[in-house]
Amino acid sequence: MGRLPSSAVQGSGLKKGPWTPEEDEKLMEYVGRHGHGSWRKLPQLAGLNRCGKSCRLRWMNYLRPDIRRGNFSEEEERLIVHHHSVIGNKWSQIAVHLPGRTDNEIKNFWNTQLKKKLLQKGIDPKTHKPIPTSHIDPSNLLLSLVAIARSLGGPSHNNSASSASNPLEIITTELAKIQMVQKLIQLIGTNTPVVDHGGYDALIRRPYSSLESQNMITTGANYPNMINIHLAENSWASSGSGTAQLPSLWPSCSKVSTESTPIISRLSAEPNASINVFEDLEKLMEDDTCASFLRDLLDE
DNA sequence: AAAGCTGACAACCGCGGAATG
DNA sequence: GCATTCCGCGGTTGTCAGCTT
Repeated sequence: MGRLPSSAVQGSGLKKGPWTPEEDEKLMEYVGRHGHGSWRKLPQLAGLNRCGKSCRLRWMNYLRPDIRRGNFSEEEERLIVHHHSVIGNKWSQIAVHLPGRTDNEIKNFWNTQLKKKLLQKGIDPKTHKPIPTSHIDPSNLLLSLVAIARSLGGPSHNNSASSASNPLEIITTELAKIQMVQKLIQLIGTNTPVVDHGGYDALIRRPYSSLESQNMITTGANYPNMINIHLAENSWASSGSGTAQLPSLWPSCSKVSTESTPIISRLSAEPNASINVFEDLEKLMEDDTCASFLRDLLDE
């Protein structure tokens, strides 16, 4: 791991690149005895041929005794997403809320995993809101669709939703999948059919209220990221008029729309329709206009 | 078995702000 | 009030390990 393979010595004569066990030992012993004091003076005092900055980084991110290593728990994930939704990329501030985790570790975890998870759920990791259809990035969409296709694979349908432990997460994931498929359809299409959005509102509200009635959630604070994202922050999910102002996610391809109308009808009528929406996707595959494109994507 | 690809993460870099003279 | 030094932060990069082809 790490950077330059070398014992790379540049103009300053200071060593760069990965730390050796011997260097770690020197640093740990010095800080253990004297504390770090001035980082700038530390390397000389500790007998290290490194810059103070490098020593500080090594200590803070790796050698500190209170560092907690290993995978992030679901609770930690939730905390990160929540705090990120509030304060953005302030990793050091987020790290304050996760004892034993470093800002660098959280940042890496965010960049390599959490961002992707949110994107797969159709949530913009920057704004923590559903990605507006008008801002669809085709490359992200393709990635998401590939992920969805993979999640559908296998005889047991062992997808991310069914493996989630949090019922709210299952719902959110399923809804996001629906959104993604709809976005795809929109990308393909050219016309805009008239569609009733009320059913989507019902769909998105019903699971939460049923969860609330089961005392699985009592306030948004228990699941701040999910609740805030889907109920509090979004006008389309909590429209004052009673009809959700859903972004234009519904099919716009005229050929497809005739095929996909049943999906919409079912979403409106059946609270559990989201679970079966991919059966309808299969029907879409029968449509000549879209089939080849969809197949290309899903066969990826 | 080898080559290529991807994900994870340690470490570096540059900048901004606080502290100090 | 200004200049300099130092620290801490966030963004980015390079390398390795594991996976896929």
